[in-house]
Amino acid sequence: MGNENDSQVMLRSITDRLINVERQIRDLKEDQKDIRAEAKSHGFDVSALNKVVKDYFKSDMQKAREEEIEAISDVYKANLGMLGGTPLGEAARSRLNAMSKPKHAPAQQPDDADDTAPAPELEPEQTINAEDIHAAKQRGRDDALAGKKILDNPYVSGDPRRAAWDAGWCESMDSDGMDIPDAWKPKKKPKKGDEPEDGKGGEG
Amino acid sequence: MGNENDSQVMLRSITDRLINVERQIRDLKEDQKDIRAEAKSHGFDVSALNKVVKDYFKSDMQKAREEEIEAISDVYKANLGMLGGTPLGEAARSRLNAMSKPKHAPAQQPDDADDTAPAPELEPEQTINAEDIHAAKQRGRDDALAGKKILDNPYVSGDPRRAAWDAGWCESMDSDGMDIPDAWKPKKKPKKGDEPEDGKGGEG
Amino acid sequence: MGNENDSQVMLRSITDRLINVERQIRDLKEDQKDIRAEAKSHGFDVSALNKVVKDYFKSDMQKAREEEIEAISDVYKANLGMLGGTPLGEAARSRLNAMSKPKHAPAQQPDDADDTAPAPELEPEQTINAEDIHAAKQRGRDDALAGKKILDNPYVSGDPRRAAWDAGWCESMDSDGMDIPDAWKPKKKPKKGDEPEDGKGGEG
Amino acid sequence: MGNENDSQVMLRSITDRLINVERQIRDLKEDQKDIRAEAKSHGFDVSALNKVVKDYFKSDMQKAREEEIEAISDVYKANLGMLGGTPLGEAARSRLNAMSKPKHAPAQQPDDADDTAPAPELEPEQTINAEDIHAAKQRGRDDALAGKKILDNPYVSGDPRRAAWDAGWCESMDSDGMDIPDAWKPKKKPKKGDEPEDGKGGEG
DNA sequence: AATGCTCCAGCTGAGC
DNA sequence: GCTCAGCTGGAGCATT
Repeated sequence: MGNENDSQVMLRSITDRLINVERQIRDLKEDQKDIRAEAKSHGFDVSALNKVVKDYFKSDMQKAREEEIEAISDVYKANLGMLGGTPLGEAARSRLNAMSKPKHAPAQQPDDADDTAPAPELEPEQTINAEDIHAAKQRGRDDALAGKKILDNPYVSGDPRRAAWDAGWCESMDSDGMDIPDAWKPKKKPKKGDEPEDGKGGEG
Repeated sequence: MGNENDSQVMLRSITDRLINVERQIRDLKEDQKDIRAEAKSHGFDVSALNKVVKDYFKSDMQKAREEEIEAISDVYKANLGMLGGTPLGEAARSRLNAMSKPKHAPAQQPDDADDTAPAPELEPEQTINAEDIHAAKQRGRDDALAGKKILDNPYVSGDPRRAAWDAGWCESMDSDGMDIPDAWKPKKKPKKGDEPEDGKGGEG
Repeated sequence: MGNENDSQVMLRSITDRLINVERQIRDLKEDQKDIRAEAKSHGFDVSALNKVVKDYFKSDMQKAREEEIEAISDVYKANLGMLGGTPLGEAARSRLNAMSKPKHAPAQQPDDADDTAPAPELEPEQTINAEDIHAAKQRGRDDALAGKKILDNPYVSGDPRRAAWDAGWCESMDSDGMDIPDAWKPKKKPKKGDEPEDGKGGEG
Repeated sequence: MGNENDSQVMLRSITDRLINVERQIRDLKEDQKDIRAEAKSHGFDVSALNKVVKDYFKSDMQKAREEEIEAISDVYKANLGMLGGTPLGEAARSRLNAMSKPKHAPAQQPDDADDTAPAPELEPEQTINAEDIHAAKQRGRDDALAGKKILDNPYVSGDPRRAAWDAGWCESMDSDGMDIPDAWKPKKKPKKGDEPEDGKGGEG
């Protein structure tokens, strides 16, 4: 008889605790709203603040995975001609640079670069036409086949030919055949990261 | 009496159309699943593909707003010491460069930079300690007050002092007083953009 | 110079508070997970528990609005022949009973009901065929036109003709013409309700 | 060389198809918006319409699972005294009636009910106080122990004692000891149902 | 245990 | 200015 009503007692215990926790969460969400309203009234960009907080709780693996997605999607866009004049992002560059042995090309010296072209600077008044873009893309393809790395893009930032060269280079990543290039594949999955002990960075 | 049952007829018309549309949507979502499964089986990174598609439908204003959030959150992080060794992103740099007249500083020549220090290169074997970081941050503050621009960061990419200088520079953005700096504020809201007519980019 | 860095201080204050609150919320969500896991391990139905908690925090107005949606959707289904053998729900009945003066019918006595038919009981072995269903629906239409109320459905619960009568009655709600019946329209909007002080009910 | 660029071709095929499907979905969602706006302008309750459509696509198993959750949560509420004057829902009644052999009680005749009390009708002007409620709840407990079924609730709908009797009856469901009553446990899982071939129901 | 799907709520942009 | 619907992101739930 002592264990009578055990499950009723447990039911009450569980629901009480659930309700209690839920109430606290709702209160805290109200607090959040208040803080955000205060921030907004002081002129802060609330979306940016939210991003700061969100990133604060992101684990390194999550960040790494996000960068990988960004990088691979850039490569896809390059191959699809969807970069729309935007060159590859930094994440894509470093990833491609790190992993790709793009071709059957022999190890080459970066110095060999200038045997093809001297150094295509963008002159102040220079106008770039479709033909230039096309040439830059072709040069990207050739350079990739010649063993150049993605970081060897000869065009400066801001030059529309830079994106075209990138696109051409990326295309050639795939040209040796049947299989998906490694740079196109996902690497590994992120794990759920614990809370940062101290995310304040280290400038001490 | 001729208009009898009008609302019933309309009810049926509306529900039939809603059900029909809903059915089509569900079918298309099934198609999506199939395509994604096919892509995955071929080794593609499905998340990256999703990002490509998503970006394809993003309007320019949406993209601009996202970049702005990224930029402002970087500035906030810099001021909070939360960059964690990561220097400002490109979006933040260009934004800060574009909008900030950080101080009451007179127009100065970027060339004046080297009156403070010659050119802090990162030597191969050089080790950076906390003191160096601190000095770099202080230098960032000073440079900002001296009218330097965010793009004048003297440290190269990869140098941990680069982030510290950025952080110091950003701090000084605020030092002239009471109000929120313009660079901290949201600018304007993006409007919902229509579908791209041709997003394939323009390399011809 | 005393107000120097005000916005920086405020930025830190806001982000610290936001991060702190966020951390507490995350901890509480972990607690929720633990409690639910415990409940599940004891054999409780976690979804049902969630519903209990959810309903606990629902305001009366929210509940009323939900009931209204349920009621109106039942009426719509009845008119569309989509009840599929299910009679109107209680909410729909009480709503229809409360608001509808369905027709130009004179005030009548519910007692008049039996002048049409004695009392259609469902006999144990009785089989209902499509013709019976059709007749019941027609009777529902007639009864509605005769001024009967939705609660005057002569068929007992469990009898398939009950749903048909409901459907017929609902159809006639609309037969007098052009406009949407009042019972088809939404009434008013619920407000966000505050937390219940004591929802334990009152059986003393 | 024939299979050169295979993965590029596939990439384009996949993204093109994904974009195409996505575009169709977006168009259909626009259509939905239009239809809903039209419905609203005609006075329909859009939320109720949405519910109609949603229910249309629900499988029988989904509906059954939802009813089960409703039923079990009602039982939980009854045990917690959270029904707040609302008697058990129909789903809960039928579930409890179907599955429960509540106790070690011998098979009894429902007719025995009236040996306890004649027939507690609710008189028009009768006022129910806390004591009555308490007595009704106790009677529910006793009746459960005596082998009465949940459907044997002697109080009529609308009588506040009805809910109290239900609550008492449910309490006794658990009184024989240690383990969770079967009626408290989830039964089985619903499967994802395919689209209904013809959901119009069968009134001929 | 891990993954994917579905649902929900909170947030954002539009409309009166 | 407030309210409302659409949407996106996250969390729960089911599955393998």
